[in-house]
Amino acid sequence: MEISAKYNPEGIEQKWYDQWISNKLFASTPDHRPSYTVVIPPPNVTGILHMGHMLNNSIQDILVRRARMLGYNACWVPGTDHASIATETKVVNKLKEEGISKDDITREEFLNHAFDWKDKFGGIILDQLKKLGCSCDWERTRFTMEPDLSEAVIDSFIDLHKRGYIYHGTRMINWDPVGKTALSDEEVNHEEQQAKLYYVKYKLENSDDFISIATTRPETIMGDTAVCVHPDDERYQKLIGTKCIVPLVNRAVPIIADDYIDLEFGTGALKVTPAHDINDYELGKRHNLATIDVFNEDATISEAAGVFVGEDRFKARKLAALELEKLGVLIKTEDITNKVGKSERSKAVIEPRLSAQWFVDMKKFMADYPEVLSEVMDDDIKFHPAKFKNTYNHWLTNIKDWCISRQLWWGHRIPAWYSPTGEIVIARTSAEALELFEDKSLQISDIKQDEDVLDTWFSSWLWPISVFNGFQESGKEELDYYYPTADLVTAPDIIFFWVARMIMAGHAFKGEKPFKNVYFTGIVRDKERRKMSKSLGNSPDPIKLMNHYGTDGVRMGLMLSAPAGNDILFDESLCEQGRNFCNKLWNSFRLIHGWKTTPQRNEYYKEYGDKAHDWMIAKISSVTEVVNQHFDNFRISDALMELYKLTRDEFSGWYLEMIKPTYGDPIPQKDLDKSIVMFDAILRLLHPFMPFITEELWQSITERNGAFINNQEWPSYETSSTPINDNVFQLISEIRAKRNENGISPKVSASIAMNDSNSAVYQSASGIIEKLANVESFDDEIENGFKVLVGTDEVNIGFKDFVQKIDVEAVKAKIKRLNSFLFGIEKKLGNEKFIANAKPEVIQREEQKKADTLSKIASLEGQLN
RNA sequence: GGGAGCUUAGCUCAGUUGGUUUAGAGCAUCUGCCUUACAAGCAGAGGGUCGUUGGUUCGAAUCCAACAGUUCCCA
Repeated sequence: MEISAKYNPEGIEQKWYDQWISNKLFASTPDHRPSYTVVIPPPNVTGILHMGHMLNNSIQDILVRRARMLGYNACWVPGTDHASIATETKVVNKLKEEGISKDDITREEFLNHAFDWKDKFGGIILDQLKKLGCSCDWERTRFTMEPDLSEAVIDSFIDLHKRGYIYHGTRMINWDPVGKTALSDEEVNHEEQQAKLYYVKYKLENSDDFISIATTRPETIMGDTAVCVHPDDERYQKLIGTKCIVPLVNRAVPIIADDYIDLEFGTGALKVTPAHDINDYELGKRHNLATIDVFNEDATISEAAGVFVGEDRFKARKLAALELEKLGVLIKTEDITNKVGKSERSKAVIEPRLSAQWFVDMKKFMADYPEVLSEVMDDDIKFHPAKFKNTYNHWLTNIKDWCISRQLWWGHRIPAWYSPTGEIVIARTSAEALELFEDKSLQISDIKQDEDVLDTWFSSWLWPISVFNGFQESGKEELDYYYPTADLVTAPDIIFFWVARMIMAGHAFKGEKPFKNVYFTGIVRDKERRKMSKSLGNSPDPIKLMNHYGTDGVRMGLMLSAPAGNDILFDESLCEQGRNFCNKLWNSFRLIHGWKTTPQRNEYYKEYGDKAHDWMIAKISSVTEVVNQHFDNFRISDALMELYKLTRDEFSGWYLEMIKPTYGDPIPQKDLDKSIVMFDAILRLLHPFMPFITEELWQSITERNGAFINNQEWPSYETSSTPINDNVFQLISEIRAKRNENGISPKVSASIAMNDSNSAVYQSASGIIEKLANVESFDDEIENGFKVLVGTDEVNIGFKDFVQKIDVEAVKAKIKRLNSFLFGIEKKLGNEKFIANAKPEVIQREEQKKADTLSKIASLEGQLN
């Protein structure tokens, strides 16, 4: 059958994926083999595939497929995350479009809508991962809100509470006034913005004098309960202990002193609003100040403020400034840049807010589980690249308590129950709760469950355990086999959200680390280093890319540009390079496949066939070794580049040319068989990177009877010397170069001559040189030939009717350069301290360099005479 | 404001303990080829005083210091 000259992935990808699945190639159950486990970073259940997922999951697939070939029982567990706040936001917006407000429906109604949404969009991303070729064990697909995993979340909450790590308390938290929920510190991003600094006069009590303060937030003036200065500030010494009048509300507040104050900023006097700033809150606690909350939960001005009630906070800021000006107490405004915290999800400006929430006591936790830090610092869990150890260390040593309650409905509802008197108990069910209350007269109808749900990450931190049902008795056996997992592949922006917390959960619930390696991928940007975003329109649609370039081409394009930890600058031309490479591979098969065979080996194959095969084996061997090392260091793009060069340059460029029969002639069966062995090894090495084309070609070589390439062995390597000297290839290149430089057609055959002393190396491969460089004879002497240096060997190349015109100036320039190089070596060798201090092999190397240089110079000088 | 990292060819990056590197790769560029597997290809070529300055050393892209530029994290 005729094979197309171009690789056409259409049809091929789906065909093999279906077969892999129907043959349960990716299914794993515990057995005698060592396990190799990867848990997928669960994408948002309603998310769709973007370039970050493409990168991340391609890497995981490469690792998993290779592990399978290395003989591990590879298990890649897929699944999705309910993504509490992200999904709830989407559902709220969708309902809004339908004219339904979340405030008007019940929790149950809302959850029905949310589950409808999840059923409609949930799992799209998993199908997209199949298109990418991901070799997940799909029968193990989990979802963080399914019953078993929910039970694990609730149990772990109860457990941690029992052990004193979870507490309920009123603290200053990050409040998202749009999502109307608390957020953890990690969900807040600080962004620089232009702002105004307002200088405002506060009248002193019983005096006509003023004290001036500077603030960026005049709308919170109504909540001021003090003015604070530095105790050493000479300007304000006399005022400490007196009172001043807060404008707009005319409240007398004390002037206090605290060395928290920055003498340089503004006027050196600070208005203190304990309800609306974390530092002011701390000041308030130290100085026993009142707390006046002037905001509602949507950050409109509250009744407590007394003025501007009901106005939005940003409008209130303008109104307050106007009013202050009208009162004549606004001295001036100044443009400054400051940083404001914004919600990662809703982008709303965060308000610090005093509120009752659930927290994990991280200080206590870290005191009890110091290995969470030390294990990473000691490389028990290895971070790739290692620079993230610093980030990790810094975060953990300054860790704050983790606010885990969210004022949302989509998520795991907190198992806390309240009695009418405010007693709180923690229990799975209302019935269990009832037994725990001290007041035994309470009825089920008297108690109420906490309305809030848990932070999404409070479920995903259990992922490496919970996907195996590790919290249930039924999962113990699997957990023992698959846990700890091998490698985690994830983006660096969730190092705190997820990576650190999985390590915590691993220790808290399993007493062991969750994984051995963490590979942090880069962030995918466009070629101008801009982040990919919807609004910029610079994010390609992965599905379209795969359709256009073939999945293997896209995977390869991504991997060629993805060194660990560096951002990857994605450019579609990389996919083109990937596609072209697929084509190269395709055509090398086409070549081999097209050969007719003969049982007889002619003179050429007798003499050179085995040399070529052994040379190729040695190349594959040494590249395999290097590739393995790259994998050990998670240098996946380097591994791919090695294989790219092996395939294109060594295999296609040199080896196939060496063993290719003359046009129309058959190839000896033995040599064809050998070439297929080589091709097979290359396909296996490439398979993790480009699963589809390698399967297609591997299956095309011969009938496989239901076997698949991913179940074949990863090539092993042995060090062997190559039977063909590198100088042979260099000589061939020199002959081609001379043709190129002088416009001599490849069809004009050449003859070569060289010194007897070095000719053996070339003589032993003379047939190969003749074949690849169109050389017709090895002569003793050639007149008017082109003299070239191969290493230090002088070779004379002759082409019929072509005479080398020696470029005297160029040769002289070369000699000059070599002489100055020689001068440097001689200087070094003449230096007594160098001879005394350098290692003998270093000195020997210099001696060798000197000898080589001298012989090169002699040869060039010979050309001038 | 605190911390970490980075700076090597036009671009993206390698360069492990200082000496086989008179600095490498891929892409891009240039030249010549539709040669019989592949023009989605082949054969060649050019291109960097390793951010700057100073120091340590027989020897520095590599170690140290300062400076400049840049990125990220935290507050």
